[in-house]
Amino acid sequence: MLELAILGLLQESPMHGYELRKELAAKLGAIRAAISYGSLYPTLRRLQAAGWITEAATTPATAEEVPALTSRRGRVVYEITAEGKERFAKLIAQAGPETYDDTGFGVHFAFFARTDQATRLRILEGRRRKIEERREGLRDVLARAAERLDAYTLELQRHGLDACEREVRWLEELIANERSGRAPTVPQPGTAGGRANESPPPPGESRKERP
Amino acid sequence: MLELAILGLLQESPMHGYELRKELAAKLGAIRAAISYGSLYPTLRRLQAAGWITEAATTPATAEEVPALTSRRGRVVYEITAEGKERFAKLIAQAGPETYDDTGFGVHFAFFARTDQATRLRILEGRRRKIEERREGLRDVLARAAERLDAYTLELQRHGLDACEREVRWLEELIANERSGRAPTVPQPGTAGGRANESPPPPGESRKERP
DNA sequence: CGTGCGATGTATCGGACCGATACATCGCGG
DNA sequence: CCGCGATGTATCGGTCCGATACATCGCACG
Repeated sequence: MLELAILGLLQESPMHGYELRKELAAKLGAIRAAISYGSLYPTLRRLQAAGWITEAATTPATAEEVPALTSRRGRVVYEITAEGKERFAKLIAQAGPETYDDTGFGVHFAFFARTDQATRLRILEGRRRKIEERREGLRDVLARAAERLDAYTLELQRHGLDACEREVRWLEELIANERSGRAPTVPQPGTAGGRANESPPPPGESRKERP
Repeated sequence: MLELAILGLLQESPMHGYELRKELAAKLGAIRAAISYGSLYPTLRRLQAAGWITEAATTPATAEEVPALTSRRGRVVYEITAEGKERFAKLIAQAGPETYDDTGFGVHFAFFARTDQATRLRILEGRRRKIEERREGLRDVLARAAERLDAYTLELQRHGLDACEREVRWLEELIANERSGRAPTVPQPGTAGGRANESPPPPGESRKERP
């Protein structure tokens, strides 16, 4: 998940770790707290080792002049490579079970602007299915095991059930919008102010058959 | 968190791993999926090593008769010890920062029936504060960085903001109920008399006092 | 009658991610 | 000029997950 998020963000512009964390927090603030450095830096190293991102020099060419000043360790800016973009496209298009849990869905959704419509639809429907299952589970508990549970536990289930129903409705709306070919829920018509977003993978390209 | 949940459940009745997982899923279904065995069994071992739970024999005393039949490894029933109950009481009463995140709050809330009113109030207010902060963060992003984000990301933030506002309202209700001394939100009239105030083990269950 | 299959049940392993911590630099106000 | 908060990189131990393996039990179906 982290890998996907980093690749996605670096596609917008090169960044260093600290910045990445902030942007991540802004983009995913709705679904999870800020990422920990204990995850971020090792992941960056892993991505670099895999060749999906590279370091970009901060100081211009004449950096040799002052390299030995208390071992100046400036910030390290990373940028995505061509292989990294391929990797991102692959990750964003293939949907495993983890694509539909809270965090996984949130990350995928946050990059829907870079996802083709068919995949968007598939993910939204998968998520809806998952939430419907959770909802049914909660209904079962409330209907069948209510007398075994105390009032607080029941209240917790009710609140959870409510959240499920609400999310299903939200997803229904998004799915309807996708099917009608319109932009997200945003009520304004097309021609969003300035440049909206380019959709790098327009529908109908690099189709990977499933094994 | 898992430790707290296990201790809490075993306080209701002795159980083996599989059962524990199911009860956990029923009690916490609103906030998280079923616990993984990869967490459960190591944690059980840890709790046992610490002396907070012990094994209870399944087969009655004459188990020596058939011990060597393909190394019959029956299910292992655990029960909580007196030290375990102390440990639970300590964990449930002290509130660290992790008490207010989604999972931590959910687990604490699920055991509110075993928590005294002052602690309940403290946890509810801490949770409210945390959600309010998240809400403000989302509002900031929506107000200040809206033009930097695509329509899908914005929609995600809106949905998250909505969920925050709803949860704050829910918490307000619960807090008001706590302050008024009434039982949770449950709308049923209190036929059980007015002493719902601070009786950690509510009436009608858990008859097992110390042997 | 047996046989296969889904539910029950215990267990381990590698990996993802977190929280605490450490340490260095920079800009700015007192 | 000194301290202090923001910026910035990095590691370590611990918690929890997902996949996997393996054994038993009850029962439906041929």
